[in-house]
Amino acid sequence: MRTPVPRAGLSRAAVVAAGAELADEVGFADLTMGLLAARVGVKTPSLYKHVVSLDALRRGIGIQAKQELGNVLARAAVGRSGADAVRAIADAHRSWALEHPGRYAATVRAPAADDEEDRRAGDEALQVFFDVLAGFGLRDARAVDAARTLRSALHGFVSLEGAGGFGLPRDVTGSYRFLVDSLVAGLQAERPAPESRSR
Amino acid sequence: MRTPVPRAGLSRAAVVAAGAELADEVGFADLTMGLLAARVGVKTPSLYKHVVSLDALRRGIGIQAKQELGNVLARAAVGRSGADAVRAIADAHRSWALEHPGRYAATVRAPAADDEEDRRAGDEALQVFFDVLAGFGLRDARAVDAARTLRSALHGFVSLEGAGGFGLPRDVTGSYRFLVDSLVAGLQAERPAPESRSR
DNA sequence: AGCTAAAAGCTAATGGCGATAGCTTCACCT
DNA sequence: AGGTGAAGCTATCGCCATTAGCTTTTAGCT
Repeated sequence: MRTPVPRAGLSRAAVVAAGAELADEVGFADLTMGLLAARVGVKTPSLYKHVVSLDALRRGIGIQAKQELGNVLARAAVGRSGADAVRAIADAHRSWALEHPGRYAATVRAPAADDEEDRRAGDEALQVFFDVLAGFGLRDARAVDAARTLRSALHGFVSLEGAGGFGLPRDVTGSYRFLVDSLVAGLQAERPAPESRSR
Repeated sequence: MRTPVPRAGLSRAAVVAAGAELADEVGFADLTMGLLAARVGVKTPSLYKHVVSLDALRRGIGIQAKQELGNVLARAAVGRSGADAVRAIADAHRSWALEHPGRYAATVRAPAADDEEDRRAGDEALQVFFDVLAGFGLRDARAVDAARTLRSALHGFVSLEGAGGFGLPRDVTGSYRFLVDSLVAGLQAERPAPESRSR
């Protein structure tokens, strides 16, 4: 078997990485093969030697972005627990999403039903939510509910903020703090058991 | 000044309404002038007699959808208050979003900076959130925070659910109930002064 | 009833984008 | 020195948004 690596410069990983950067600048939805080709110094059709389609490029960016976000969240939670950890990953989540709008949009892309690699990237990022919520004493179905709740709230906020969905007045960071505090208080509150079985 | 209304059938409103229906079927992002033209029984260029561009069509669908959603939420809250009202609009919000995915995506579109009509449609829908939260004794900036919090959480959940962002197991309706209950508990909880410091 | 202005529709055409086919060039290995 | 295969390029196709310019229809006036 040969190991031919003709020309220099490009590779699938390099194209995807450049695509992620470009998506942050022009928006994930407005990313085009032509724009990316110009960025990496090639003509449009040449990109197809590295990625099979625009959709495959988006998938690659999505997987990379899910991994990056997962790492960022994990780092933020190191050495913290309980409400403190929730606040830490909430802040990290919002900062990263605002700094990397294109990548963030890519993380929301749902994997195809049979796409193991993509699914795993998302699951690993999600695991951080579970780990952080472990300190709240939630089990089984409740833990799933809480992880979905936390993720939904954080995602909804930064998604609306990123889309310019909030009217001007009242500082947005203050509202975000309110959201996180409300959630923490809500998760800590006693509540009737809907349908758990353990205990 | 004459008032000529030649031909029959189409009008700006009819085109926008048909566009909203079609968006629910094919997705807001995948709505094309060609698809809509076929749906209303004309050739593509003829649509431009009624809407100035695809973007203008999207804007029109967005405004219509914001009004519809606002009405749906207001109806759901009639005769209810406090936690009961929050649960009612939360359920109505999710149901409507899942039944009308294209329209729902359109409601998230941020208005252009100088677009009064679009901004007003969004504000009127948002007003329902404020009204419902009035029962929680939140004032001024806190009321803004709470409205953003509630909207973010509801939007985040249905947005992720609609995108297929939740893994299969554990019933999604149960998780939604958990989210709403957590939020209600969090909003009712006592909490420290607004301007704390963290990060 | 007939005339007319303008809206509403159509065909043709342009430019951008994703994608494919097929040719050329270059790096590496023997 | 030559052969191989990846990487790049040009040419081309089809789809979509949009515009130009012609034709058809109809409201409203006389």
